[in-house]
Parts: sequence; C-alpha cells; structure tokens
Amino acid sequence: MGRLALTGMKKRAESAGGEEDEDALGSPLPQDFFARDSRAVAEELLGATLVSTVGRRLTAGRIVETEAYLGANDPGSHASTRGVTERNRVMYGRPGTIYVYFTYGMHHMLNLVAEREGEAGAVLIRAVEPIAGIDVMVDRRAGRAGPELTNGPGKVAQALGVDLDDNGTLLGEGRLSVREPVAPPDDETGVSGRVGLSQGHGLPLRYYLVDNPYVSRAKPGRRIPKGRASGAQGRGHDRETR
DNA sequence: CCTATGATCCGCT
DNA sequence: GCGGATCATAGGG
Repeated sequence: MGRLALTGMKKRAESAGGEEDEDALGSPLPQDFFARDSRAVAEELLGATLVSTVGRRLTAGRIVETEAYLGANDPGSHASTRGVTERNRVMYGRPGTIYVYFTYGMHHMLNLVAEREGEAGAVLIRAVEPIAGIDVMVDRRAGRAGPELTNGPGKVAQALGVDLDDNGTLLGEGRLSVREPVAPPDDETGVSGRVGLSQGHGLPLRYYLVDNPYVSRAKPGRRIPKGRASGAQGRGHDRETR
C-alpha cells in the first residue's frame, strides 16, 4: 500500500497531450501479455497501471480488482452460448483490444480482450487505486473522493473518461494504455466469485488485492499462495471480510 | 452500518 | 418487451 501517488504532477499534460508525463508511468505491457488464458491475464493485471489521456487530461490508476470472462462455457459472459453478436464481437478480436459496453442505461464497463483472435475472452477492470490526475477524476465523479472515486467498474470508466469511443481500439494506440507495475506487488492476491451476475457467479474468476481499500466489495474468497500460477481450482472456506 | 429501490438505455430474444 | 458484468440515495437499525 505504498503511497506512490504522484501528487504534484505538473499540469503540462493539458497543453502537450500528456506524452511526456505518460512515459514516467512505466513501459506498456507487450501485446503477448494479453494473448493468454483470460484468467492468467486477469490475475496478472493486478498491480499494473491503467493510463488514460481522454480529453487531453492524464489520469492513471493501479489495477486492484479484475474479473475474467470466458467464451461459450461461461454462462456469465456476453460470449456465452449465443454466437457472435454486434456487441460481443470485440471479445473475439485481437488480444489487447479494448471492449467497452454500456449497461443499465448509464454505465460504461471497461474490459481488455484476452485469449487469441477468434476465441472469446476478456478481463473486466473492476477497481483501481488512483495514481495520477486525481483532481480530474474527482471532477468527473461529481466531487466524490476517496474509495468512492474508483471502487467499481462503472466508477472506473467514469473517472478515466472511458466511453464507447474506446470500444474496439487497441491499447496503446488510442486514449488508453496499460503499464507494467511500478513496483513488484507485495500485496496478496485473492480469488472469489464474480459480482453482479445472475448466472456464473459461482465460478472463481474475480481477482483482487487483499485488503486494498479500493476493492469494490467484500465477497467470500480464498487467498492465492504467493508465487502460484492462476488457480481456478479448489474451494476454500476462508472469509475475506472487511 | 445495512438493505431496498429507482434510474434509464440498449442489445438481444 | 425484458433485464442487465451498476450506482446513488433513502430509510431503518
């Protein structure tokens, strides 16, 4: 929970488009990173930095909560059973593509496409810890501050200015990019069922940094032993209450 | 602290 | 028409 917050970020981003300041946030994750099993991508995105330059304003946050969405076998996924549709076709596209959809008549959901071309898979960004451009985020979030700023998928999209214009674009080529973790994440990772689904909520596909204050909500989960690869198996009786 | 409910569009059946 | 990978608010304990 090191406060690496770059509080005094110069407002040069507004005039220059943010290029210089962006580079200080770390090197972009390679495309290969996303060309893997959605669960591995979801787990390893924890600690990475999500950067937005929407509206020529730089905002960035550390990813602290994700969910994996799979293909036909996943009843909670937009790519479940039914085939390719206008909305979900991005999920079948190139790894590293941004998938944004609009729901509940008012919220945008930000996902990053995984797996490989032709196979559906994506990772929902559920929560981030603000790193840069906090004043901008507060503005976009109607004055809210603290965890309320970005502790939910709709809040993340709003704070970073993400909308349907980003849908189908590639990370690094548009207004969004993801950077390698600044420091090795020493936080423990937890896994639990996904949030808000009517189907498929039992599958352990939600990943989060244990005890991070920006994680959206407590849910029964288990801790992943340090150094282990993505563990989708096994059920624990641990409670992650907070 | 908690649970309940309304808001408000669009994609899909 | 229905219901949603949600959020903010109102109300009760």
